Amino acid sequence: MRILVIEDETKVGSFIKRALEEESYAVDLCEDGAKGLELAFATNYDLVIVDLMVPTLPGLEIVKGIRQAKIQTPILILTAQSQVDQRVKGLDAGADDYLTKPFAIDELLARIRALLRRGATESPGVLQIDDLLLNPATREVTRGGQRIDLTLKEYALLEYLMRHTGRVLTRPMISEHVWNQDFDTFTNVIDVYVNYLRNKIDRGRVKKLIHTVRGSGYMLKAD
Amino acid sequence: MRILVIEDETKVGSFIKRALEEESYAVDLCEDGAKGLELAFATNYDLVIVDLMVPTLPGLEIVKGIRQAKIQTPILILTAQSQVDQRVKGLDAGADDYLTKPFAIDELLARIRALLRRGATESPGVLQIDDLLLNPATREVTRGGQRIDLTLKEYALLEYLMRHTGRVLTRPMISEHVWNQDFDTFTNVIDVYVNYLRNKIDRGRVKKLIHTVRGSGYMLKAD
DNA sequence: GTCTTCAATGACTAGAATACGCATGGTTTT
DNA sequence: AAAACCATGCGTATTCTAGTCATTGAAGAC
Repeated sequence: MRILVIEDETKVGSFIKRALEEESYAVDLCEDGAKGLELAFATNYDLVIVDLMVPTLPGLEIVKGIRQAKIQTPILILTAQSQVDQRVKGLDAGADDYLTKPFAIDELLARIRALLRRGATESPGVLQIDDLLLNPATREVTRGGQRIDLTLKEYALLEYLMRHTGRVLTRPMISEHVWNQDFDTFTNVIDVYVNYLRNKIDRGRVKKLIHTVRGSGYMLKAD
Repeated sequence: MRILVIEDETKVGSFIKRALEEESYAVDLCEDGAKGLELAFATNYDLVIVDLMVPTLPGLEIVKGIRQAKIQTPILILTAQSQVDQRVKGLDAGADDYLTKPFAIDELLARIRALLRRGATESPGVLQIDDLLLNPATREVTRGGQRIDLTLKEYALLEYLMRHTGRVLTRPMISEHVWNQDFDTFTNVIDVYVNYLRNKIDRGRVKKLIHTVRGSGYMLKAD
């Protein structure tokens, strides 16, 4: 899950970034409104967080811009206390939720989960394929009841795969959602991590869940 | 499931009531603090929601009153944005969770579900993991029957951890709840205090309770 | 049609670079 | 003096790079 954060207060921004990364989201931080909008156009984010008071381009315009481009990514706006009326305009412009600064980081995380859940195939509290279970709330992964320890990146990759079970996921798609903007396209990190995951999830099992689709990418499915 | 809502803003109150009733909870709405406390004594609710700013009796006193009566009903407090420190006091007084106004109704519902779920299996009052006991009322901590002296910060940290056993707690979450500081702290105070706690709680024991989740944060659990 | 060859693609591994967390000791505050 | 906090250096888990090895499937030879 890759998230764009448009926030000019360096402290707040890097705090948010850190917090999100610890939740295994891939995060791009941008302190400039115009650049932020460009990024939103260029990358297929899963969520965009915008501070309404951001230099070079008002946050409201960013929201409008994104929606005019028919991009349906959930947008969460951050407003200062004084801008109560702004947030209504923000929602009108197409934002999905708002948060007033200062806010508790737990609350931000909860809203993000809610927004991401909504956008996806509705229900999931825990994701499941066959006997493989992943709980986004606790970041706990089990297969056949047995706990599986994953590193942050491994987890992020698996979550992305599980959220798109049965679909072929190309390498560019994977890198776009699991890694952030300083990802180097000309490496084989993805292959390496798929291999790591296989070792932890499929190795020694009869039913393999991770399949490679030659020439395209990878796919997670039970059959 | 019967829920008591103590909230004096009529609009907010009836909004909550409607929403909860649509979820098929039974709801009693009360706009007065003192009466609310009486109701809480008289009726065996499954959950109590208290706005901290409520007339005739401060919300904080309601929470304390309920807990002093040894009523273990989960309590969720509502605070205005400006009362950040209040919510900490609220949790100290025995509340189980908080929500900052204004909030999304979905979130309220989610928290309620979480609290009811938790309440089903656990019985607060004293917190316990394995042979580690913490009594919020007396601030007494023991492990294997042996008293453990903690400083204020150490205690606050441990209580936070114990109130969220089995969940990964990121540093931002911890710093927010235990240090009450928003958006700074690029130091390693948290690590240091976790280390202090480990020395007093896990050092020399076979069963470690404090676990670090590399890249994310810390977690308290028995297994 | 079958077999061989070969280039493209992916699997796997070892180890380098990096980031992370831990411990410790010093400094400031209470 | 005790508690709270800060800063450093060290060991190590994680991430990534770079290379070799295995597999696949298509083109050409027979």
